[in-house]
Amino acid sequence: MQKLTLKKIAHELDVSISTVSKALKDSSEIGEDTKDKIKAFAKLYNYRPNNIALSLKNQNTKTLGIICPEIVHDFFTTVISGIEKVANERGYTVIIGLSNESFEKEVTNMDKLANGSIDGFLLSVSKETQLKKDYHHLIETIDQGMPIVMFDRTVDEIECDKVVVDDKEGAKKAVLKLISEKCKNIAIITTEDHVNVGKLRTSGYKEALAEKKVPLNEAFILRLDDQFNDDENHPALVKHVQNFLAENPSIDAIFAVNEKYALTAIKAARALSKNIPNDLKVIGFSDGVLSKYATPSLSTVSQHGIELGKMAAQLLIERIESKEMELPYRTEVVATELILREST
Amino acid sequence: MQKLTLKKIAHELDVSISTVSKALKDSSEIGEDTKDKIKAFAKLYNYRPNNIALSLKNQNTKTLGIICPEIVHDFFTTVISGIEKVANERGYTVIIGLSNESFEKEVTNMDKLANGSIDGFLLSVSKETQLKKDYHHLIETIDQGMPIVMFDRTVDEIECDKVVVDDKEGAKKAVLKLISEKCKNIAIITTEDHVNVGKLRTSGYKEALAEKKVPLNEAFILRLDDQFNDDENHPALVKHVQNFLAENPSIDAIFAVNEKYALTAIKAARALSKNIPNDLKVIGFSDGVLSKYATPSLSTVSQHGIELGKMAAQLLIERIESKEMELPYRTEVVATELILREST
DNA sequence: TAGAGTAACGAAAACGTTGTAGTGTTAATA
DNA sequence: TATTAACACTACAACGTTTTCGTTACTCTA
Repeated sequence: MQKLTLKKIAHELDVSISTVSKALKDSSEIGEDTKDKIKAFAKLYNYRPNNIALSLKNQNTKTLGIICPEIVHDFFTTVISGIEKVANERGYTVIIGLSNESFEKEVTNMDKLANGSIDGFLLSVSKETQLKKDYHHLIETIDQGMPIVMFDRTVDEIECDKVVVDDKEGAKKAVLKLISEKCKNIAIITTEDHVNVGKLRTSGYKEALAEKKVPLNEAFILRLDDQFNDDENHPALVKHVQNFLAENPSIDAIFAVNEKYALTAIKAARALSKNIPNDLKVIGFSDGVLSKYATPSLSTVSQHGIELGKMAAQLLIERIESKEMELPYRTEVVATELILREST
Repeated sequence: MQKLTLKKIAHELDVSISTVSKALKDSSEIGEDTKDKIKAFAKLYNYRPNNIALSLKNQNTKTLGIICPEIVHDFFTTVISGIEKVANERGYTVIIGLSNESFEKEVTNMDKLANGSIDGFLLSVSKETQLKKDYHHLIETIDQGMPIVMFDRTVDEIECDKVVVDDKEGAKKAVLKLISEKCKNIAIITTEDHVNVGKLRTSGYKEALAEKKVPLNEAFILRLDDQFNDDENHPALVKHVQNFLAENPSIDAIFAVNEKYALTAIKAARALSKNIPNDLKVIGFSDGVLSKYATPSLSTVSQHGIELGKMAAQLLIERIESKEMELPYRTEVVATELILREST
């Protein structure tokens, strides 16, 4: 049995399409008997209005498009969960496009979705986009009247709603905590500077040191190349960090800008027979499964991905549904929280 | 500037809508001059055909719907990545609906997508659905001519394409390996039996023991309640496993049916000052980030989620695009692989 | 110069909805 | 008896495409 349409019901029951439509909407224009008959028929054969037709007619899709760099990564999945939650509550569906950190895939994905499939974008830009600084696709999308809410990896040059984590503050809090624990030589494991969040967290690290008048030692800053992000390269990464720790034996604490780096540090420290947290304290960033299930469990800066996702979806839906075109752009900051576990 | 349509171009250039449509498709019916003019205009103002209108006309959406129980879980995200990869290659977009292991959300999500939004489903059923054994929504969907491909958590009672992991074989391989390593008392940490994959993996465990004539000790089977799956309950879970190990000090190896249980076992063993792998060898199931980044890194049975996702998407797209209605249903089995790391 | 042929374009239907604007029919009112 | 009101229903346009089937206005041929 193929999908039932108004037309088929109308034909079957010998009434007009309009009558069927109105009957199903319980319009007072239609007689009770006819309404009952039509409703009964529709229920029996499980009629559901065609979404596509509705979208075309109403000029909206009740669908949100998420463009994010990857999905096999705890942070983004929690954000997506948050988005999905409020989207569903408000009657929206969610489409996901993965950019795999590629500029081109980001563009083609957005291009495909922007043509009627969705009412607005939730976007976290790819690393390549951050590097190239080519934002024409974003500008075009916004120009066409399609709203964008950026989350986490935002771009300053584009005006739109944004939801960010207070990376700098979070990092600062973590490092201040390490300082208060009497750590004298605090290292940081971070990304290269073109990754915005890495940069922000690094500056939080520096700020904390400055605030407490701890001298900044450039040798204690380990910037990891993107190539190490591939899980397959993990052993190489461990070696690399191990060398770093061996060359700087005075390090008594590490702040890592993500979970993986933190766990790598722990593994490297273990290989050097250092005890955690006695010889070396470690704090990571992102409160994902890795932190929770690690042994020792990892102290970490939680980004509250769920909250971030919820907030982003809320901003987007509000903008979509607001009649007044001149809603000012907002930037929401989701507070981080320091979660202390066994590694400190 | 609002979205450009054929109608607007036609109006602007004083030609008919048909002419614009044909010109953009480079039809020979239209004169070269006119074509050039129209193409130039379209390019200048970045015209893109409206997907929704195309869907309505063509009666297909080039969109696949994924319904899965959760997303904050490495296995499903790798599967989704795999799906997304082949979907994109073949010109499809992907919509995700999360059931959060709830029967009701599974039903409403499918209901919403089944009405024209997608061309077919990729589905992994929720635990609640497995428990209730209520499959009317699946039957109805299939009856309406909407294809379903089930992956991982399939249901035997429904006839459709399926892609599964050879859970039993994978578990068996792992346990055989432990036996060959001279482990005498191999325990299993598993779920309750209503979770299909848990059941299968448990039976693989038993089969391996039987094959090697190792007596089965029921005390070595630890069945964990669903409530422990909440990450917040992790400390309670650790205690629970710790007691289990303390009560059965002879256990020298553990096969856990997922990563989290395996890491929990490691943590519990540590608390009892057992050395891994010397005193206790551990093998988990699912090769996710947890296994790779754990210390010691975890030996595990890889499910090749990416492959599974790719295969599932392939089956679905083939069915959608096959003209002949009578393509027989297929069940593909994705082989597991035993990955040995530091925990054995 | 009538007929055919062709190049270049337009009209209209269809996909499934919804809402506005009719169209009959019957009953109540002046 | 003529006008109006209420009722119960239908026609139609519109959303943006594509495609089939016209319809012009030429040009060529005999």
